[in-house]
Amino acid sequence: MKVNNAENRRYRSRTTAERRTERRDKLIEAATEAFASDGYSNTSIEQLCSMAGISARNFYEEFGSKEELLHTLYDDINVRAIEAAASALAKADPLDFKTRARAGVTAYLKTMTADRRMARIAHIESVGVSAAMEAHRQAALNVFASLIKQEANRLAKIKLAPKRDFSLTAIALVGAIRGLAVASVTPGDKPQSLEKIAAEATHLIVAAILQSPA
Amino acid sequence: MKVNNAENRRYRSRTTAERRTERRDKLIEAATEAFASDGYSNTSIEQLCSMAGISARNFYEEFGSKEELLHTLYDDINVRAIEAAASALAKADPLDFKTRARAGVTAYLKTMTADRRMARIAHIESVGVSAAMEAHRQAALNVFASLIKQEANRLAKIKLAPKRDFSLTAIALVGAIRGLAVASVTPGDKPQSLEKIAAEATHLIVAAILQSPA
DNA sequence: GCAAATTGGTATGGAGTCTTACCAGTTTAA
DNA sequence: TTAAACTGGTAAGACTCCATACCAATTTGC
Repeated sequence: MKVNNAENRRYRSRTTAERRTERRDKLIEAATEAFASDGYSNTSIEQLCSMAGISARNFYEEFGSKEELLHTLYDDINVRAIEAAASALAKADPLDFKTRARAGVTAYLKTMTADRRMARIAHIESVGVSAAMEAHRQAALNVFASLIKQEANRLAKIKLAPKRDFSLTAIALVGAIRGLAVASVTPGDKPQSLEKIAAEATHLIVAAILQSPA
Repeated sequence: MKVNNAENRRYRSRTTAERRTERRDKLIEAATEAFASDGYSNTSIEQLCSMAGISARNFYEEFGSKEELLHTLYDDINVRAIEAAASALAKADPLDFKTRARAGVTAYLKTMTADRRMARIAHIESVGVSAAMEAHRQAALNVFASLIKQEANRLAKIKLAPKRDFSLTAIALVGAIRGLAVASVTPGDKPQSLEKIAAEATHLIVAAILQSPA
């Protein structure tokens, strides 16, 4: 007979919500490792379950599909990185362009490259997976570009930058920052310090926004 | 009985080599269309054969696998674009930095975005496909970065740019140029003129190389 | 203790794919 | 004309994988 508080029943000293969260976390950790090392397409749901130590049924209780799990992973790292950048920007001196640029890009890169598996998933494994994932990824890139564009417009308004359309500049800068992020987590390359990479990115951002293209 | 000149035997007025080339071309065109619209992973070999109007056996005579076909497509567009850039650079005035940058990047973008399907394949569909493809793609990106780095070093030698390590700058610029290329072939966005995009890229290249990061 | 809830593991059906092999028909060269 | 070469289509076997269903075993609350 079904009881009212079935939802709150404990199992192995954990509530339903706790058990689900734990399974979810285990799956996320397993997927982070598997997607980054074997690649998204080469990883099967069965393999993920085996690594996470849960059954296939539990998998489908948490995620509707492998792609949904990738989607979650992507947002995990990407949203965090962009929010870190936005938050750093918000805290920085509104009148010191260079310091702001450095703070924002450093926060982004620091968050994004803290776990190289995550960076790989966000910038490589998530690319070209499906039409839905691609739309989501493009939207996320647009958010990042908008953040840069918005800041550039703000600077233009207070005469710290020329007034112009920064759309293409923002797109280019997003590409540059992503390129640096990927390079900094690619094993083959010599590991560059975060400071050097952030300095390079800062330099590029300031140069791109301060001067008008001829 | 096998005759000696079987290789040169004609069929439908075509030599063996001609027939193979024609099939190859048909497969490449079919793959360009299918990979760009349906995505690489969603395209089956059977589908490619059907589109190209050839049999599965012929497919395997030309390409060992679907990935080998993608590999060919990738090189097709990417090598051409980088060579176009290098060639434009070689022809440009060795002392006029800005003109050189514009010539190089315009040649690259023009070649890369001439067929938006190709651009999509090179920058999206080829990403994260397999370890082998990924290594190949990274190597190609490094070639592009080296081209930029080499030019920057040349400029430094003749005192048109500061002398420093341009490795990270080159990586960032490759990312920026790729970002612009992808944006210019993404349907949703308003189609920007090649001139505007090239101008933005030129501006960024000049700014990044001329000034030293603080 | 016992019924209900929950678990991991296993099994299963179905779909999709790759790759090779075969076949009947067409075209060629002699 | 005729044998050999070549063709497109189809079939088949072997995989892999997804997604669901089932089951025996464990744990819980009462």
